[in-house]
Amino acid sequence: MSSTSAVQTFADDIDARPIAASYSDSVEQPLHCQQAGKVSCGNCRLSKICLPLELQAPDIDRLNAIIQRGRPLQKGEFVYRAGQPFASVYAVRSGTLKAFSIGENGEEQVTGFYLPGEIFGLDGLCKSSYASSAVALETAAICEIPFERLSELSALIPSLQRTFFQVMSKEIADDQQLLMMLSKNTAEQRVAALLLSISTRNARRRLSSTSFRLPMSRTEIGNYLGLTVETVSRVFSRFQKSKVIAAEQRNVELLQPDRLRQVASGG
Amino acid sequence: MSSTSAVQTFADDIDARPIAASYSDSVEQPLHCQQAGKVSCGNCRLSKICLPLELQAPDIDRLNAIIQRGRPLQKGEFVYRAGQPFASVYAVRSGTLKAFSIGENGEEQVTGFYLPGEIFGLDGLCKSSYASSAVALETAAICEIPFERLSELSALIPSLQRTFFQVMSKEIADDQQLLMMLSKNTAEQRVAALLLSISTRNARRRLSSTSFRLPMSRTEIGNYLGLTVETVSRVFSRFQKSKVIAAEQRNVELLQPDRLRQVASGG
DNA sequence: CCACATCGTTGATCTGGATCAATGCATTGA
DNA sequence: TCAATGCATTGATCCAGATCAACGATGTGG
Repeated sequence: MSSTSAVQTFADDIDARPIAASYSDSVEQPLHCQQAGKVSCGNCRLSKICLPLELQAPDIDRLNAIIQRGRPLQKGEFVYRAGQPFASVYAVRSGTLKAFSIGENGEEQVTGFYLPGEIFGLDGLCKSSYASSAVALETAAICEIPFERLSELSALIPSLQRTFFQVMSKEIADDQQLLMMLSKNTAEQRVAALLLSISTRNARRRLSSTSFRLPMSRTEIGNYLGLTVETVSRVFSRFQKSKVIAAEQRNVELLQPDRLRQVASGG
Repeated sequence: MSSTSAVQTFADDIDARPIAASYSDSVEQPLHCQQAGKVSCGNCRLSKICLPLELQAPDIDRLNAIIQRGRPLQKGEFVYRAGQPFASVYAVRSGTLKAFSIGENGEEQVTGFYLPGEIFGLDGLCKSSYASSAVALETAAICEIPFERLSELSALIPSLQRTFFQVMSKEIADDQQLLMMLSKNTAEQRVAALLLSISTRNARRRLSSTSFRLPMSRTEIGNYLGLTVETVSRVFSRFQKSKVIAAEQRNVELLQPDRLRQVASGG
């Protein structure tokens, strides 16, 4: 999973432009990159988010060499499905994905949303098959990092190994954070926390932290937060009535972010 | 955390005797070990649980060499506190520990219980300080594994690196499992799941899977499951009334484990 | 342009678990 | 031995959010 504050790691490019433009549904050219040519870790705007380590140029190249970049995913396309053999972890380059698993009763449970610069697929490692499925919520570009290769490289580059341990540890800490939220917080606190989480993650990518488009439906939000659609909708309405946010469909503006923080932490 | 199915990893010894004896509160001599002398990974009954990998003897010795074993912890003693600099991960040799963090509102949230053969302290890595505190619920013996040393060793022994990645991945998968449970399940399902989890983890250690002593209080169970003490108590009562379990204080007997499984999965 | 499907909102009612309150039952320690 | 203290059980009441139901908005494809 990855919740209030998301995992941040390997990835490569795109997506660092004013909010209005980011509503676009297609993968755009990395106009802002030094060379508007080939995508690589070396020239990726997200690399500071994605790689919280200081690698030397040759090491970056070695990492870059093992990363595979396919064609963009269409909305609804799967990256992997639960049960498939585990082979790679993934970094989001643009777009948004969700991970979810199916409970014994057949119910879907959303376990995380992944924004550009974030890593997913980490849960597959322990059983050598993915525990959840990952699907694109909108057109998305991702970097595939074959795990075996990453493992080998990690053994050679200590700081990479350490970084990867940190990435996994962060996922654990985030899950525990979310856990705490689901078991103790009210509907308003949960929704506030999610909005703030998206806000923070946008800020990291130099996007507006107060005005953005939610990449997921109300139903998906509810599922993720352990609430029904109706409750989510009502909370949105209440937040609007009290002028804490403005929202029209999936577009949201945080009018009083600090008030929202107050709500999130039980004010 | 570590929930329905717990993280299982490095550790070293003790605790593999009939249930009655396991009620004891003190660290016993490893009578059952080949040599009843020094504790080491090589002669530890838990090693198969704790190290899900096939290491060669010399590698086991190298791992064993970096592991530190101090005096047993008394009930209530802390292993580490939230915020302390991260230095080591730990394996449980005997006894039980709980991990918990304190929310913004000051509320305690139990994030996991750790039984012999299980690893904890993984959440500290990403921020280089522990995100939660760990405390002994009863007299307990643990193995301290300095992370820096483990890291170095991992780079030299590929299967160790892989194992450690797996351990972390398992923690992630378990958290997501728990997450699912907390956001979708009823009180009865949660309590049933916890009982079954303890049962399974006991079975792994060759202890009775149907009759055991819970190492934690009702309050702690409730906190962990996102319920109040009263609700936990009522669920226990209902389970007893329907002859699914028998319980007197912390001693529990699963009379109809399959019925319990049915309940846990929403029957 | 309209038909159909999906998504979101709003209202009315119901309920599982929280909360408040009281009592029982062990363990500790002077 | 008898407080005192902490843990567990049980009952009565309350409420946040689920559930059921109806309807409005969006958008997608023919």
